[in-house]
Amino acid sequence: MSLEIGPVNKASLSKQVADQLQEAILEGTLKADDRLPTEDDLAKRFQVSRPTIREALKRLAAKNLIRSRRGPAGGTFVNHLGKGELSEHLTTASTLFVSMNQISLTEVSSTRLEMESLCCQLACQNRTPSDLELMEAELEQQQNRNITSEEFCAADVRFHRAIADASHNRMLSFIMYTLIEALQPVANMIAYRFREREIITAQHKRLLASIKNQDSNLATAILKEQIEYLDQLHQEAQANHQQKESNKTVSAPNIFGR
Amino acid sequence: MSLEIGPVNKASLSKQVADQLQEAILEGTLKADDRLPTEDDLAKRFQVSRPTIREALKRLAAKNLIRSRRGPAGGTFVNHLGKGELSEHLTTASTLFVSMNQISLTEVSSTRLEMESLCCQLACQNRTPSDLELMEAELEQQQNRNITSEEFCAADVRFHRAIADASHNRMLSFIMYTLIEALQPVANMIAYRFREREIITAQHKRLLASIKNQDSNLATAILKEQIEYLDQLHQEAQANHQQKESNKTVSAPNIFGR
DNA sequence: AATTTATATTTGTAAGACAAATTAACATTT
DNA sequence: AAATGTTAATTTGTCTTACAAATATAAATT
Repeated sequence: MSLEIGPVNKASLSKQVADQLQEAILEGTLKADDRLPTEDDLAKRFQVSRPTIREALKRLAAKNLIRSRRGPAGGTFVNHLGKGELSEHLTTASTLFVSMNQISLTEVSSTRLEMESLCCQLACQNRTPSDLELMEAELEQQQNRNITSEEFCAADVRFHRAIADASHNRMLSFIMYTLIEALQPVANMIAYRFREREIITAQHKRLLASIKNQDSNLATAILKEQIEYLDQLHQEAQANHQQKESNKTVSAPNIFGR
Repeated sequence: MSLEIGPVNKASLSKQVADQLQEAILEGTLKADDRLPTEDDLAKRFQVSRPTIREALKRLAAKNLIRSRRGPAGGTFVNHLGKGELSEHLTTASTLFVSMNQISLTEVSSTRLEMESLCCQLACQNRTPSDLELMEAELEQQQNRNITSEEFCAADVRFHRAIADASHNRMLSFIMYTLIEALQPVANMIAYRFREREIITAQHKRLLASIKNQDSNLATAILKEQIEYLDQLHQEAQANHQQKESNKTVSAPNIFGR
């Protein structure tokens, strides 16, 4: 006669389904590039309706855990999550954190300085020839005066990522990917003039040399120089931007206006 | 005669809606605890069906950006995202990263050591009296022999979070929250014996004193001692666990079996 | 043989209905 | 009059059914 109802499953069905699927992915039952059953199939297996399954899948899609394609050979597949994809995901979270807690980019920048210094020290110890080659390649890209500023910024990101990777501490470089990405808006704002590009490229050149020579003190000093330089440019740019902001008009129609 | 269709919006409707809503939250149009329009209302405003709106909302719910309640005073509300909620979100991502890239917890642990050392240095410089009080309070909790091991672990987490916060670099402490959380499984595994608890508590006591005295060299040394001690315990525990693992049976029915 | 055309499969979107939860107002009883 | 129970309204949660759009495979046609 004991009912054994216990604590009722309060979570919504779609959440329960999403959690089970995520668990399966995390645990390795579903590996990268595996194809999930079709939505109809999942609905039958979980004994819920297809919209419920879809809501669950959207939850996972928001986390970049799965991708979907239509058609006969389509379906839903498990994503292979490398540092890139996951840190992209992390970046949106830290962007949120920055915007909602009103942390200045300067504060983020100081964190980056500390952590990237750490990377540099480790990189000086652990860098391999192939690490150095990668950094050389990006450096050459940056020396080309014909690339757009977007391309320059992308090469800049890859250069700093290469430093992080050269630390050969995967967790650390994972976190660094996020910080580098989080500060891209700053880099985009300021890397449009040739003179600044040249300064940055020259710094990279010296930085690479010092890592090559395993001179970690010099490396961290150059890094500090660069980040402080960027901060300074950023503050100037922000001052200009403030003025433009004052007489700007609303561009997109507001969905939530009355 | 120019059609101007341009690149067709290839993203699904639910994704577009989700992106617009997220943008509104990020930008500040929708503030914390604001209530969104009802789903029917949103469907009308965005000119899509309610299931589409719901899929969009689930995407945001997966990111912990919103919460929903049923009923007349219910609806969908914007979450206030503090360090806690966001780092919880980050933790699942880094857990994924750890599990999918086969990074050993030892490697994560070494990253934590480096970063927490940095926190300690900054904490020695910047700690305020209220920071120290917080750490004292957690330390007293840990000295109580009557608490469960879960409570002990929780107090341990709060102690280390307090160190991170004492650095007064919010971005750094944000990242540290994630790392501390990511290593909780290890802590849970080993903090069940009184003897180990006492050793850890004693280390915390010395750590707190050195931060109080602003002796950053001593602080980082003690921290290193603790983390290496934990690593050692973890390796022993893992060796034991390997044996148990071999004769374990599948607990949950596999949804994806044939 | 190459190209085009059907066709089947699968996700994406829509509409309508009902269930469940929860609040607010109202009625009832003490 | 106050406490309590009841009802009604509102909102999210879920289900059902249907159709649209994309796309790979197989068939048909040139």
